[in-house]
Amino acid sequence: MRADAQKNYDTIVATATLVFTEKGMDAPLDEIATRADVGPGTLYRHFPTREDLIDAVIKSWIAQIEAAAHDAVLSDSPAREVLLSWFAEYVARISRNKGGPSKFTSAMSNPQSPIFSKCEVLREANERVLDRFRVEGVIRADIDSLEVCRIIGGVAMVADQTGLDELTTASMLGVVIDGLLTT
Amino acid sequence: MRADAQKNYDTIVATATLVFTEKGMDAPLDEIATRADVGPGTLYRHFPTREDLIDAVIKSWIAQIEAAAHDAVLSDSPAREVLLSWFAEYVARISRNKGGPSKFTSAMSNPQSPIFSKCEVLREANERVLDRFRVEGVIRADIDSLEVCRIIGGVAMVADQTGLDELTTASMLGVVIDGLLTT
DNA sequence: TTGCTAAACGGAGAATGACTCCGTATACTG
DNA sequence: CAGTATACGGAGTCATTCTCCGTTTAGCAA
Repeated sequence: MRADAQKNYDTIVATATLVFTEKGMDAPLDEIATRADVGPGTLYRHFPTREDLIDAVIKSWIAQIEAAAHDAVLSDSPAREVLLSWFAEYVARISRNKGGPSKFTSAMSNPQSPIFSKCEVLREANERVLDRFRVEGVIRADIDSLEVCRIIGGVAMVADQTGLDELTTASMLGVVIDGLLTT
Repeated sequence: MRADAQKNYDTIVATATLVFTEKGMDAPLDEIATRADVGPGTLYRHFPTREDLIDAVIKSWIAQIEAAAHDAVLSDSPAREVLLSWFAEYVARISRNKGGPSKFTSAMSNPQSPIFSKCEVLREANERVLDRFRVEGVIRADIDSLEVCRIIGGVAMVADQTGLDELTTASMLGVVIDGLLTT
């Protein structure tokens, strides 16, 4: 990539990170272009769709998600506690920016989406956590990771749209967890 | 109201019902105006916000919801079965038009919304169903009707956005129900 | 019937946001 | 340093929301 193109690319991603934090993931793309001091054309050339831009913005997620899942797999705290903390991390991650839960939970069922591979990281991390507890026989076996991601994503969507606090969200997650546990 | 105004009002509601069914609850309002053969000004005078129009379109819901809740309260089938059928009805009702689950579940937490009172009908119907099972001691007591509506609404949102079929939706509802049951 | 007036109409157009097209500018290469 | 592929950028189109205000008309009273 040409040097000026690389510079613009980086500036746009940095600006998008900022604007998404301020206004959510549905923020006007033209505003991002303006604040990054590039024309709309430049933004759209680098990122044909909003999701391409989101994909670039969330690059850093993977390590953090993997770490949280790793902790959940190894932790020897009670299953309910471990799952609550893992799901809370999951929700926090996709809810970092307003509008996030809806975007990610939709993309998870759409292999064509530019952020599908990121969603797969989420789903697979969740699968490792669930597998651990399936082996231990403490959670039901008749429901797969994708379905669990959808339910948790649903809770995150409501919390995001309604502006619910973490306590209320945790309470809802508690119901879902009890529905997953066999004990 | 003047006769011509009443006629336009009725035409707009009928057209909106049609267009919402075809294109979902986020359909362009100007299209509704055009197809109802009125100017945008007329539509917006009768219905200042999209939600005012939605409110008029869903007038007929109440009776059906009340009936389903009534059945759930009186049914002597197993709790799990009754709840599944009640929640499925709940989801079907708010999902009749694309975009519905999001609108209703948001409005439920916003007393200023023009459709808040309709949402209250939903929430109260759900409360009566839950109360029956609380009395019987088969569901947990530490979670109120609003929170349950939010969880079910979350499931409905995901199903709506992702285009999930009833079977998958029912499976997710099953998890939530198991999380509510104490048995 | 006619004339008056409050009520209602409707469409032009402003505001916002997504997205494109293409003439211009410039980074690299030889 | 000249040539060219690469990239830029902003004017402009399209879609959608929503308003303003000049025009029309329903309903009523004389």
